[in-house]
Amino acid sequence: MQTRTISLTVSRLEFKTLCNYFTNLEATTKRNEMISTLAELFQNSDEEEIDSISYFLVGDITADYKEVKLGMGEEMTKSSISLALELGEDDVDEKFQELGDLGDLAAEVEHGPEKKFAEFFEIDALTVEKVHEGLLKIANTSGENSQEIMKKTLAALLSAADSCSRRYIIRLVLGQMRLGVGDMTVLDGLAAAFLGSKDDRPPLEHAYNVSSDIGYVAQILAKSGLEGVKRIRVAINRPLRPQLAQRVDKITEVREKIDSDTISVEEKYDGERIQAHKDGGKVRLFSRRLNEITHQFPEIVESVSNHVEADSAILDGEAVAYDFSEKEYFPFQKIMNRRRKYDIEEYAEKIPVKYMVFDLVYKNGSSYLRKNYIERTEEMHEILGEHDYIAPTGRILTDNLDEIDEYFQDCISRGLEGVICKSTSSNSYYRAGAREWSWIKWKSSYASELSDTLDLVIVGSYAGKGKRAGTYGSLLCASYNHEEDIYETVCKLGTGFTDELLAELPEKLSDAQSDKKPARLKTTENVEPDTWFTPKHVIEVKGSELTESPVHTCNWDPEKERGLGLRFPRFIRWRPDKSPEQATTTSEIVQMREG
DNA sequence: CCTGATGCGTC
DNA sequence: GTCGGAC
DNA sequence: GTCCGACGACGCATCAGG
Repeated sequence: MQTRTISLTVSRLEFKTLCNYFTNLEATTKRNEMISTLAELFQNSDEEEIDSISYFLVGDITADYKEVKLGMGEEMTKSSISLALELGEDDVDEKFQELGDLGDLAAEVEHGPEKKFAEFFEIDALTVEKVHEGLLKIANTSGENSQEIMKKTLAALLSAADSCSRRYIIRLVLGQMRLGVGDMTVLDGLAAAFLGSKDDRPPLEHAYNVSSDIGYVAQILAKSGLEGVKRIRVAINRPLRPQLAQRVDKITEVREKIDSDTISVEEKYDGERIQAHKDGGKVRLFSRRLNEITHQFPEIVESVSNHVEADSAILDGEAVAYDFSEKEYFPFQKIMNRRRKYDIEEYAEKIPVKYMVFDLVYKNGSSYLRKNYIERTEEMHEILGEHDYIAPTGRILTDNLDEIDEYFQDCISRGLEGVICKSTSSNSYYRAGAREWSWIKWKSSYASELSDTLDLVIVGSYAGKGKRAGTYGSLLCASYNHEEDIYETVCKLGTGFTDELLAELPEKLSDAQSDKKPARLKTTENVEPDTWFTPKHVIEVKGSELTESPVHTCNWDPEKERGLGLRFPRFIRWRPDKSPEQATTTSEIVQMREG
């Protein structure tokens, strides 16, 4: 065994000091103000802890793609707070409903800690690094008794913290800082701190998009300056942030938004985004959020390995569950069965997957990011033929809007989700991490005539969190089963409301509020809103699709223990003209689903 | 050994 | 994933 | 137009506790 003296970098920024910056950031909605606060923070940060600080700002403790999971959510956190601050579980629940933020709750409680929980995590001074270490310890705890150890480790951190620090420790555990600061704002702040102005963000953004690690970019910038950052390049086995698509509500907008005459119209599959890295004979797969999912799709690994004619390559595409005997796509829920750790081979046979490739980002040592769409996809077609489990994404190239629509209709009739329209202009580069108008999605569910619009009865509500504190976060919605004269849940609904509507909701619904669950409402055990409402108020709700549900009771099948649920529900408008019996009926919903 | 609660990640 | 608000 | 943070359904893994 080798011992060596490590020169300990004494970077001992008090966590409390960092929390002052958090507080200032949270106090404003002006991005420019945030950026100057961030710039000041970064200028005062030691280069050894600027990475942790960057992660903290966006509510993480490491890069997204590193397999570090806290394993503590709301429930465990509540329990830890209760333990550390000696507050009854019921008090915590009640306060949480009121405040909508467990961090605020932990900050509010007055408590001089009796217990220190030092046997779980010893703290002499609560520095930034100490908090980081504690959070990593929680993430690394597993196995028997792990929940107790995690709770007590967090309790140790809380016991060593002042009120304000408790707020942000809790928010870090939950991964929600609610500062109004996201990754792009952090990059602006870094640019302002080290390069003079937020306008100098582009090279940082590029490094981030290619490395997917904001802490790394921050640290390289602090240590080696812009030169160091510019050396960060696309690399095999390091996932890059996938390019995303904008959406459009009318197909005619595609023509206005896309900057090239010729538009590539690609099939859009309802599957899972996968970035494949081929490194000689080795293949690794990464998900949309850059988690490694290589082991989940052996057939894709094999296909990329055998049918991609390149020594090294990075491909972008969508894995879609495919029924080879019927020659049709399986619904999205099927591919979710493939997100597993066990019985992989069995499920690979039951639910095979086709990897539909639409882009080539890297080949044989060269980045293709700065090649245009046509160049990239031509090469992609050259190295990739059509095989069982891998194929290039179907597409047409056209400058004609009618042809786009025709192709879209054709895709819908073949069971696809819609199309993605892409620019073919000379600067149609692969813009890692960007959601821009060079890629536009047009889904069937955006077209009103193809989407499911339901009039549903409000039967419950859930307390809002964060900026929804004090009002409702979501509403429990039900259909009317006219045969049995009962109401059956279809979805919770938490988006589509304006702030104004949201603010007046409690008042508007107060006349229907009830202490008990309505007698004629059927629910499963998993559905337990904070407030019940007697069926009275009707609202129009739009969704993209009706799916089989284990939690919603609409058209409940006792044998399968499944009902119907609405995917992507959003509020459209109030329907004061409708009585609850005039709401969409369960049988109408069944008909919608059948087609 | 099984089940429900909880967390996490896909869309 | 969808959506609305702030800039 | 961009960025951020509210919120949705659903499936698998893990752990606690019977």
